[in-house]
Amino acid sequence: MTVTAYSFTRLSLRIATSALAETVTAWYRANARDLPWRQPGATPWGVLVSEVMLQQTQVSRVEPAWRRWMERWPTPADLAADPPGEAIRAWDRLGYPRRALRLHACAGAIVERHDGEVPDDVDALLALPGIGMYTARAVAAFAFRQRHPVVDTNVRRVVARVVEGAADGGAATTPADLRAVEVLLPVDHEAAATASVAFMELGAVVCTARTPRCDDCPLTAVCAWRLAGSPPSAAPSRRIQRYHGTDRYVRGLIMAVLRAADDPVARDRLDAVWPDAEQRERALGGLLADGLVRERAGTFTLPG
DNA sequence: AATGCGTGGCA
DNA sequence: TTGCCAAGCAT
Repeated sequence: MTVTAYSFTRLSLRIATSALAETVTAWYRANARDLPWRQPGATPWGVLVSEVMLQQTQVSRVEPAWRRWMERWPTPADLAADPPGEAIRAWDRLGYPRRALRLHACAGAIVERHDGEVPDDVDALLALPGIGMYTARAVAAFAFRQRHPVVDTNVRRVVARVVEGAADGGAATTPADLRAVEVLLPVDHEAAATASVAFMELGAVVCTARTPRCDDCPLTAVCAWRLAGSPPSAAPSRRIQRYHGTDRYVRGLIMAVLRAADDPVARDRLDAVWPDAEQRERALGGLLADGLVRERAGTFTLPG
């Protein structure tokens, strides 16, 4: 291939991919859900809190919890000033309560390292408790309007279908995923940030995992998966872990008791949640090791 | 890199 | 009803 032809191909690619982002952004402007952390007045802290709550938890369940949380702890310093157990209690039934513990630790780290202000660069965000590759980039893009590939399960699925013609994306984000998304982003930072949330929104409400609404999709005419006849997933479905009766389930039972309690809880009240003593001990031991539960004189509480 | 980690909604 | 899946992270 000559240099000229190569350059031409690259240019065409750039034009095609840029049109993709523009199309999805236009769709987003007309169809975006009105979520409180997307409001102009939302603070970087509010965006960070929303992203942590949204880790593996649906928007419909997060929204009321987020409103209550932000009213009670409008800044990182407010949260850091309260005991971690209060964060766990306020987390209520969002699931994965270690996220609440880490969010509390995150608030403390922001106060200590960053003078109470959410940092605006990806590396500083990545160094905070509970903030990983996805959340760091999401905060940098959505709160600070920077240009970063923001790749979650929705974006992996959209790119897999539209660009690669596959039924679904990989289980976890790889460096290759970041590069694949980076080339789709507009050069302008503000436009890139909006395109990022637009790709996510498309995956969340149209290009869904089980029953995609292709008739409502702005990319249906150019979607490689659609054009290939929407072939089924090639990969074996990942093993789904059952829930009822697992250690995780028993941990949930114990945490529900402790969240509801105003005073230290005696062991026999925890023993009542589940008949299998061995499994109970394993679950309680895990919670103690995780710092989600404290023991004092044979009684149990959330961490003070 | 595979695994453990809550809870609920929906088809 | 039951199984899948949901804006992941840490180890």
